[in-house]
Amino acid sequence: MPASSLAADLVSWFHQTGRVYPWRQTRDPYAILVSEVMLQQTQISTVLGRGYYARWLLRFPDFATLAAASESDILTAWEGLGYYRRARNLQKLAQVVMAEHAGIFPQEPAAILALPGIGPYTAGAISSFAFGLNEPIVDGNVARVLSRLDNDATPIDSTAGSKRLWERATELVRATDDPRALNSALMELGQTICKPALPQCPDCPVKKHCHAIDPSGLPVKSNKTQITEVTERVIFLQTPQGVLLEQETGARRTGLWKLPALPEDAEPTPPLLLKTTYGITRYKVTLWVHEAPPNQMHEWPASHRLIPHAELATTAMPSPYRRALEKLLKNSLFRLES
DNA sequence: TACGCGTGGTA
DNA sequence: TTACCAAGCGT
Repeated sequence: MPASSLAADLVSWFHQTGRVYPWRQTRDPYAILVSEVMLQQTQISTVLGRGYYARWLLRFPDFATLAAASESDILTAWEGLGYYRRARNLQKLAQVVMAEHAGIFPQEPAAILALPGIGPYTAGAISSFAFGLNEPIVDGNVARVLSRLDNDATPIDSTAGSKRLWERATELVRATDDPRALNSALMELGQTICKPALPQCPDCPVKKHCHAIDPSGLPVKSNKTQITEVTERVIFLQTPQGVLLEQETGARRTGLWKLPALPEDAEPTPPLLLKTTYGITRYKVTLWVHEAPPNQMHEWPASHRLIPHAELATTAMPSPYRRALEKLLKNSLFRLES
């Protein structure tokens, strides 16, 4: 069966049942760009349900505003979404658009791809959704849908698998005059029908095109990263002037504030206040929060600051520390009152 | 090329 | 509770 028949069925299905999202009701490249970057490896319910998208557009409505914003405002607006480099790159991109494209988002796919934080998926998404170009997209959903349609067990994270997926997506998007609907349909099919577990094959609008023998066994992935357990010891120091926090400077979560590390030479180990665990990428972290050692009361490094209680809410902080801090503050209040 | 980068939802 | 997953990108 020709690609045009499959493409036509996908487009038709999307026009009948496609969901309405804010970024589908605009062709403003900036608004579409923000949605695509927020949605990288992040679920729609997080971006929409917790208000990130609307809040961002209100606070940074265009490239000029975003380009001129402060880093702390950007990180605070992004707090809780994770992958904070996305927010930094989004601002870099805005600055490039202002400086090198006269404030106008470029329409050439190659020029879009060259912008910071824009890879093949996002370039294709903006090209098709904002500009109506017949450019392909392959994300996790599309990879799953195409692997199953073709009953293709080539690992989707291999070079050969990726090449094949992009070729197939290109073939499909070139076989329609409605690339917006075609690309949207591929992703939405993956979200709603062709799901990772328990695909709803009887409800599938393109089942007559599908060659999958055992859909739940597809797609195949080769890359399995294993989890490493690590321990992290930090301190909680509170004074009437505020809470002592440390600003991250390494590659990870740069610019965000956290509970300060317990000095290695702290002897004896101060009493434990809280123990919790959280996952970050390939690590399972056990977080121990201790009282501050006595010598921490008056001297601390330049990376540390006493943050006033009133500023804590707008101080960008990774979620695990935010949760721990809330518990610690609640406990200390309880102790003060009792 | 393989790995590092966050977080919240879900089975 | 644990493990996996979700509109990827940069190095």
